[in-house]
Amino acid sequence: MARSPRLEDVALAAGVSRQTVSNVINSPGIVREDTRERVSRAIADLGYRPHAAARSLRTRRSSTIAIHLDPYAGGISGVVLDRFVHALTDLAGVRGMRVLLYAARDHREEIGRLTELLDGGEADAIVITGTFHGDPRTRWLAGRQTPFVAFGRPWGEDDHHAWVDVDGAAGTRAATRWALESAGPEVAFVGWPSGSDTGDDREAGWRSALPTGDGLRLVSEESVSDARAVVAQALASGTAVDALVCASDSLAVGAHLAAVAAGRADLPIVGFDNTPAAEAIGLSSVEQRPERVASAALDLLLGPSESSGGASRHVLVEPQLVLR
Amino acid sequence: MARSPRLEDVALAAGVSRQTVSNVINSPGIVREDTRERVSRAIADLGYRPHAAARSLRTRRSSTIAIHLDPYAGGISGVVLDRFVHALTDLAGVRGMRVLLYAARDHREEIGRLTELLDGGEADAIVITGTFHGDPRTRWLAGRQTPFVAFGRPWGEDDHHAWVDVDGAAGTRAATRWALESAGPEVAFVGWPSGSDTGDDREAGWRSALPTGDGLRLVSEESVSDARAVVAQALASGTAVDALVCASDSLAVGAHLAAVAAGRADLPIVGFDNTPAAEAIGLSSVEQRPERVASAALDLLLGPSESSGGASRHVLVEPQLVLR
DNA sequence: CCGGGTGATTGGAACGTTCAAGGTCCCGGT
DNA sequence: ACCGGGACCTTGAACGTTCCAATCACCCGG
Repeated sequence: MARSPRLEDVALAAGVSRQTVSNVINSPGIVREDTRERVSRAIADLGYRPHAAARSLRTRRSSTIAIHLDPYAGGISGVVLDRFVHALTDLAGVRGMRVLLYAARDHREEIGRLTELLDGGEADAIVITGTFHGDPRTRWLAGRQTPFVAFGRPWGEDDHHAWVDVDGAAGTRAATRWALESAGPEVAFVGWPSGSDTGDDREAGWRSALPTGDGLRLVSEESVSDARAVVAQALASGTAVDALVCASDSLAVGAHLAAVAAGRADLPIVGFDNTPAAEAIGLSSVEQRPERVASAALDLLLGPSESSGGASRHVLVEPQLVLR
Repeated sequence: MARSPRLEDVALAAGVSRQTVSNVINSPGIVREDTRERVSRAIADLGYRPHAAARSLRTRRSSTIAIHLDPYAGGISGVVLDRFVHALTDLAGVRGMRVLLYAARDHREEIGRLTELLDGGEADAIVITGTFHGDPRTRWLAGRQTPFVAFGRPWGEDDHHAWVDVDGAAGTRAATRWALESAGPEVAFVGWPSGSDTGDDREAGWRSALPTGDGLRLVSEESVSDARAVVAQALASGTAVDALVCASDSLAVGAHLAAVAAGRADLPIVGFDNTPAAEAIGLSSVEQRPERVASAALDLLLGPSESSGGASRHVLVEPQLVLR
């Protein structure tokens, strides 16, 4: 098998110089029409493809976005990130960008990997996920002047960097309103212990939709069995509950099991994340729309599809209530 | 900020030549101890990192494995692939390899992407997933002499390429044996319509474990609601059923809902894939162990961690029954 | 017919690394 | 004293692309 053709080979075949071929590929506008066509034909005939490494060496750009793959949590979530990564790959491809994965167990190791990738010129933009209050990664990336975008808010930090997030409060608010309207006034919330940024945000949404500004709040760890126990106890206690809004689908599944056991199989329950588990059982849930998040993230990273630029440096995606 | 140091800078600092620094990095064995230490110190002092593109240009290797990200199916599955990709990234990192994603909607488009990646030198090995009978990708890759491994059997084709798969039949066999032992002789199977390679394999495992060599077989599309309807009907008909073995967790969830509705909440049900949904509801399931698959795939692709070589070109991973 | 401008094209150099082909030094044997 | 050989190191070239400065072709007005 012959070695794959180079720029030079195409140039020879088309009767022009290397640079002209390069121009046809990278800035077709400056090449005269007939020349361009001749070159294009030669490219097609020879089946020429630019060699990424050579280009990258010269331009000092890799056209690659790196994204961290979180360790598999084993929980019910993960699907959101999965869809996000998929959408990112898809959309990045359209813009001629690649998506490279890296794994790391903790933030220290993550910064090590990032150093390798960035110094080695393997990636020129980064997407980080799961940000939290005082995240060291954002500071580090900003200090390096590396283009990056976070999937997750800075949570109170100075938000000098680009980020995209899902408006969790808006999601639980919509869920709560729907429950108030279709079920009754006593809409309880099943959430995680206070202190988690995301959890507190989702709780705030629920609270803000309540006419009285407050209601029954149940606390559970992120596990089906714990949620089941907590909800079972609440239902047994005789407290009036017309519907449940939950901080996650795991909690919602637990709540559902408790409701069925208590003979209240028709108790309206809304989960969060719209995972396959919620879909399987037929629970309503708040859908995060990861594809929109991915699209927004890319816009922030690369500019809104070749236009604007001074746009806002952050985007809050409105989630969607999926009723079942 | 000064430009990042090159090999030359390190060489100068350590008082040796470029090539010696290169040797310290790539084949430390051939450099004298004291020289090696001096160079290593210089590397650390300057914070030198090799430039991936330059290396790749010269060696014509990219140290990158490309893997296709399936379009998000929306079903209950996907987690297996997710864990597989994660494990692959992790293990590849240990061997100094990167994992690059690409997206494609169909096999035609996939081959187009692969052409780009391979001709452009962006990837030098491929992992394909979800193989099926007469898959065009394997033939194409084999014809190009590209190193690749498939997650999935060739299903009857000549298996001249490397592949790893999970022994589905062994999984359902184990599940069926457990059900026979702990529940009773009437172990039914809930599977997909005949004709799917994977589905037929899982059914064969169930059948092979039955003492009579046959039993009640229910057919359902891959959906919770369909499975629920099918199982509900079977239970209502009065046929004796002591336990259910299912071809997927979706089917198992549907079966579970039907069982609960029929007042048989304690009917033993075993799913397949051990997804979070099964875990959430507390159903037993067959775990695919994607981490092992990833490890085996890498061994086939890169050689078993620097040893052997004439090893078998395919691996069948034994799944594990997870009881709940 | 020439000077000047404009737009298209060219050829050499450079990006940072590894390969291939040497070079230098030292030691032991003759 | 000389030579062969091994261990270690160095030097120039090459990988395929894009940048840069220079050149060429062409047209227009004077």
